[in-house]
Amino acid sequence: MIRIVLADDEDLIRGALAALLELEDDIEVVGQASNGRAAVDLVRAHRPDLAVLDLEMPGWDGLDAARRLHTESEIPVVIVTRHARPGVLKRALAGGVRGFVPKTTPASRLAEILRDVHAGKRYVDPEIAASALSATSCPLTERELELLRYAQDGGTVNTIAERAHLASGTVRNYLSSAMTKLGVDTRHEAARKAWEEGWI
Amino acid sequence: MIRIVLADDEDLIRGALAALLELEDDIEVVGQASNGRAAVDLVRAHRPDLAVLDLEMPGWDGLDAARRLHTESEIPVVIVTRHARPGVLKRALAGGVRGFVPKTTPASRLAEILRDVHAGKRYVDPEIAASALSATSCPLTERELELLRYAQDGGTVNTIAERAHLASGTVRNYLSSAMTKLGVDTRHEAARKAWEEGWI
DNA sequence: GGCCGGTCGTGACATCTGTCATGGCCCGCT
DNA sequence: AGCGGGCCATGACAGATGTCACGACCGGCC
Repeated sequence: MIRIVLADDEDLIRGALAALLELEDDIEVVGQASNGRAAVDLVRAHRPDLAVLDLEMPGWDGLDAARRLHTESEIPVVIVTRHARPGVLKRALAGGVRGFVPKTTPASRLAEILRDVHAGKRYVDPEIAASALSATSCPLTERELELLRYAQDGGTVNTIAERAHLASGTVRNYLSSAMTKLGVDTRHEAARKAWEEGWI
Repeated sequence: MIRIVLADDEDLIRGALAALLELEDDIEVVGQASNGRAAVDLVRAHRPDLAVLDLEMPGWDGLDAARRLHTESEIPVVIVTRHARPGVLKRALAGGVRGFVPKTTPASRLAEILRDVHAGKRYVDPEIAASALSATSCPLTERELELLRYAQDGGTVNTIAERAHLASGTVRNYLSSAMTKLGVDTRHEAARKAWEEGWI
């Protein structure tokens, strides 16, 4: 029997995934959480064989929780995600994640994947693996990434400068540098591109 | 027995929802689709009692399919969505949708809701209903909305003008008008705000 | 008919933005 | 010590952007 802790912030989806997994004779969902922190607590309490974590969650996301679990226990973690971005896959593997499955995976395959991971194997969606391998590694600097994060929600340079505690000229320089590296013409396109690659 | 056609573009989620619904003795999923058009075809073929459609799907989305189904048959439609935006709820109700449930709804409630809708009732998530009622109705003009849609992916004014077959000055005027109405300073903030309200 | 509102465009203006050159500071590497 | 690279800032410039005023056309409404 494979005992699982399941985390997803959307109750409906989490419940549905639990129902899907409970159909399997050898799988048991022993705990459900709606954020990464609660998931870590549940793992400590229940000592399951596997943790299945949604990537996008408020507060601690799936990756935060996975890293925490990797350092404090040997529980294998499978990340489930809607947006399969290459950079995120790399960070997940670096964080000790054992399985990476996008939500486009057929439902019938999930149980097999969990069994494989439980048996010590690793699973990475082949599509994302390919794009992660062919993807160029992030050419951006830490500050550039930070400012791109701020640039994501469409504010002005002054807004960004204020939030980052920097001079507006400095902000423009960093963003300009990022735009050049990414080959785009506006900071918004740069932010979008960096997000799609999974860098921010 | 309530016979259901289920549509969601994410295989894993669709399969999980099917598993959840199949747990109920009085519910049967007779067909699954990954886009709105396929869902309509399935409804024509199977004549189910209910259609459960995810809102966000490529090609025909859940709302497109719901409108189509409303005009050609009397099948009640329940929309499931991740982003519960007030404007979308209004459009959904106008399109004859009988149920509107966000993915934050507890999984245990879904079956009840479907039974209620099948019995002729309507269901709208109370949270979204409240924000839809308190929301100001869209003050934007058709062209303003169109240009905001183009503005969503961060291109320059010239890009937008080209796509809309308009002079760039005209584009700036419309977007300026929209920004004033929405009380923001950049077209990107305006596009974001309009999206959050469900207007685009 | 007059009036209003939406649509499309032009011109002008102030400001914002992206680019470039330049400099200083600190850290790590050779 | 010299060099490179990231970090922070300034100044200057061209072009993009947002605002405003204005005009034209069309359709609906009173």
